Amino acid sequence: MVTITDVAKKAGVGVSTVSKVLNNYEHVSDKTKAKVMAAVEELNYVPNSIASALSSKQSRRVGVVFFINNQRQTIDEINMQYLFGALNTAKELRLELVTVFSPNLENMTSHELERHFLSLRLNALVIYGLHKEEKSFLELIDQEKFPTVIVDAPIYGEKASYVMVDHQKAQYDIVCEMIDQHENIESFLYLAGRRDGFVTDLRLQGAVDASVDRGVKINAQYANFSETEANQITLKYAEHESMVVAASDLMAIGSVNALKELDIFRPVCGFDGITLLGYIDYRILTVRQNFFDLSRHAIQEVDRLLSGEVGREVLMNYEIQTISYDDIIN
Amino acid sequence: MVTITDVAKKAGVGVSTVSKVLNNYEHVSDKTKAKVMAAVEELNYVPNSIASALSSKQSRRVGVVFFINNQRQTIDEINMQYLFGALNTAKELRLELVTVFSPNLENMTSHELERHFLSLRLNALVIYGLHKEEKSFLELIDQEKFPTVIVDAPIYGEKASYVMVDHQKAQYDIVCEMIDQHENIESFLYLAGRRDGFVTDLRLQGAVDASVDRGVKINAQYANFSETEANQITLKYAEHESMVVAASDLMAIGSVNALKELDIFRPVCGFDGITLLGYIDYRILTVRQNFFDLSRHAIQEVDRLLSGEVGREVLMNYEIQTISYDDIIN
DNA sequence: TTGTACGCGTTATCAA
DNA sequence: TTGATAACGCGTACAA
Repeated sequence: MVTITDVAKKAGVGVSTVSKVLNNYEHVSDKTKAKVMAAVEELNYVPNSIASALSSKQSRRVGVVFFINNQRQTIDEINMQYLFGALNTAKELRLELVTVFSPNLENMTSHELERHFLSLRLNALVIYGLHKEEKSFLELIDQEKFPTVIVDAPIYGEKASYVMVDHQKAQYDIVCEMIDQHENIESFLYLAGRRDGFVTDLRLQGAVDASVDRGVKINAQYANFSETEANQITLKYAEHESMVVAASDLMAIGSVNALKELDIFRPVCGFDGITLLGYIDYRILTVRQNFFDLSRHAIQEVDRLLSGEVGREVLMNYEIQTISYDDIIN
Repeated sequence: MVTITDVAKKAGVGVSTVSKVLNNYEHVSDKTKAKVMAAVEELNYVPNSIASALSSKQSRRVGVVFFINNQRQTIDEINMQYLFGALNTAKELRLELVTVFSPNLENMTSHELERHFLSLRLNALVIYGLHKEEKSFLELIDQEKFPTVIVDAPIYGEKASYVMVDHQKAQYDIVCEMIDQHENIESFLYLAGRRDGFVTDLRLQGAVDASVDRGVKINAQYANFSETEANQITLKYAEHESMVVAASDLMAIGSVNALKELDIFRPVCGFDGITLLGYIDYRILTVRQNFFDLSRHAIQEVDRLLSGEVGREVLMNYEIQTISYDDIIN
């Protein structure tokens, strides 16, 4: 293994000079800079980040935590876009990312979580898909042991930021658009997410706001982001409502299949804008989020926190649109 | 930050004794062991893996490299299962995983790749979705600078293993089953993957073998794993063939949609067993692979290589089955 | 502008 | 069975 000492010898300078050159310090003559770089090239020297981290007592390791269930799921698209956006930005910002999946962290207390992340030498966290039942995580965030960015949960503080679209406004907007697009909408069935989801409340509130503003009745039921439950609830209630609003695309699909079974027509809209929508032969309006970009901002935000700045709220854009098979198949 | 020295002081022993206790060395009395553990608990000491790695001159960092294109894709399911399986096993085997996505590595020479991975302090690699055009990677593997496990490409050597199902046999099996299940199959359209894919050749060979053995003509066309191309090729050729065999589920779906457009019936089969199949109202037989398990074996294999053992071939099981909406929606 | 020397937290060697 | 001490490779005061 070639070390900084080897480079220094080869270049005929001291080790600290080499270090200064490599870390772009000022007050180094161009001549010595050139000598050092030549030696680096010649020896194919690669700095030892381990030793560097130990010496400088700082590293830029960020844990990206994904809350997932351990079954196969069609909506992996979202997490994959999150992950891709994160890795992409991390490279630009010279952050080292450690990917963590929630099933490997089950049943840990906040103290155990802290120890675990410390042993991983993490300096900060980015959390995707957090929900209210994750008490240990909420505690950990509250204790502010690590700078943390939360995606899709309105939690922030001195060392914590969140990044998300304005779910309440988005849900409000799409409900209004659905009401305006179709005639004679007197009431609608609202398929909410899971009770312990942070965005569930926000979206539900948006739907209620729209219901009030437009003078259209709302029948809200929790379908737990589940296709099956959305299906069953639709079977039960849809006949007496003139429209179905789902808080996720997957639930919208479940609802559409139920409507087919009932052999009645009701306009249906979803939320998220996943590719799967293109495979359904039914036009579903949805709130399209740019997950890649959302995640990019989350990483930029964690970089901000790491440089000592204070936590804040970051709101992202969304678009209301349909997704068809032709959009997907390009 | 609490260090090993603090623990040593607290326990009234030397630092090396603490180190021995923590690393389960022999020749330590139960009494001192207890003293040390008590101090560890009390101080909430977490070992510094950075310092440990520097001192012991060894770490167990493995890069998991995913070849993906940077567009949204429905088949993220596969990579997600790979990643999940990998992280899961890595934890058990105490390996540290570094997730790498191919778009962040574009246009690098094998030498640049080597430097990049060295700077990441990787000791080994696991590669998913490699194809023949990735010359730099193939070179790097060939140079044996890093122990490497390749998923789904039949490459192995002193320091390289591969893990995959027997694609040739699987393709052979499913073609035979399709021929036996349906009557009067005289010829079939075979939708192959991309020319530069490693598994493409294997699967194609399996299809040809079946064609010969069963005395059924084969019309093989490259559809590049693309739904669109599969669609177009089906439109062009399917009328004169009595069956369609696709080398991926996505291509099978494209083909099914084309057959609908042509308004003719032909049995169609796919390959992989992705969840998306359940959303198509058409019964498609497929080769179901367990991607999670495949990835688990890949990580176990890299652990083997890391402990100095020699590269080998690892073949996994598969099942021939259909996937329906009911299977998915549980 | 350059180089010397110490410290980062741990492991490993070897003497006690 | 224990403990002092020299590495490990790099960053950085501080001296030159």
